[in-house]
Amino acid sequence: MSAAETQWLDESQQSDWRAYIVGTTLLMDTLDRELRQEHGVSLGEYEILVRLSESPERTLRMAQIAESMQHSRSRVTHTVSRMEKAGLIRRSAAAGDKRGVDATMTDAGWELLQLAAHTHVTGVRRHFVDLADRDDFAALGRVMNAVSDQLVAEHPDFDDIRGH
Amino acid sequence: MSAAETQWLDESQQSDWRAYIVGTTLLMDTLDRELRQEHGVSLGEYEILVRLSESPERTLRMAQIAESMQHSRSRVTHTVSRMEKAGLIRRSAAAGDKRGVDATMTDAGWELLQLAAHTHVTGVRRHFVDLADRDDFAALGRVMNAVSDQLVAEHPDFDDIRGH
DNA sequence: CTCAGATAGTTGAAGTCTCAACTTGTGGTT
DNA sequence: AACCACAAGTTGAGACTTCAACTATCTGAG
Repeated sequence: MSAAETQWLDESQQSDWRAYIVGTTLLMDTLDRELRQEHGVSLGEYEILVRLSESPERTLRMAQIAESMQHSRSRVTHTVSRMEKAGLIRRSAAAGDKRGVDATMTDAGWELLQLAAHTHVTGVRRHFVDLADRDDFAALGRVMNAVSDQLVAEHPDFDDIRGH
Repeated sequence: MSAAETQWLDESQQSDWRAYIVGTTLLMDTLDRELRQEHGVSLGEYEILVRLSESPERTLRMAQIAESMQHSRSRVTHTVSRMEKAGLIRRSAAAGDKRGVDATMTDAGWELLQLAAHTHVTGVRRHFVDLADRDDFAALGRVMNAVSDQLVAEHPDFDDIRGH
């Protein structure tokens, strides 16, 4: 395969791909910046809070956080340490498995999430969802689901991130 | 605005948004990993090489690189320094403006780009372009162009990244 | 039961990005 | 000519991520 001639993209493919890259870059930077400016959390930290808030006892094992966000365990350790220092998360020994660590959202984390969620969802609407019609979004959803399916099929380790 | 009730996303919007986030995360990680493993460059470094290769004399001012990639000048300084150390880029004083610095792709950079471009385009096809039909991609392109347009209109500093 | 191998999580060093301060050079004003 | 606001780049410190090594615990084959 790698010896074969490269199959370049045609003009419209190239243009759609470029629109995707540029739009995604701008969008993610913007959503991250809005959360940082208004609430002092990054998009990644916000997403950890969301996952905790959706879990029983507002608690998740470190490994579950890592898997659901497709982050390394090490990265989660560092990030959660910072969030713990900031009072958003509390760590405790996991019941049943002495190796395990439970991360639990504190009340302060919950309070912050309420405010940040408003900012985030408003941003997602303003910069993304409200900008095109439903059919186009449905098409985008189909494409991106196909992308995930292909990558998961090829690399089963990715299975965790898909949730539900 | 920030006092108003949050307008949450409905089910299908949430599902399309989630598909977009998950698919994008997996896709970018994969494209980056493929380039690193096969050629030892990150996706960001690769994109700098692409921009240089498309420029007259294979040369660009530092600021132009920064603008076209929506990176800070500082970041470009650091990245180009690394790439210079790796022999992919050469720096020289810009003609006409003594403050300026020209970054020029070396022959080694060009050679690397030839190989890396094959890997990259093949990956983009395999993991993205070849996975859905043209109409869905066109819709995705429309949506992402609308996203860029909205963000640029709101924050004109972003104008640079859009190119063409 | 026991031990090898896997799993959970942490640690610290090295790499990368951000942010603010700084240097140098430019261009317009007076 | 002297000044001053601004632009181009760099620098170094601090923040965040990656990577490999490490500790502790669990599990299952024998």
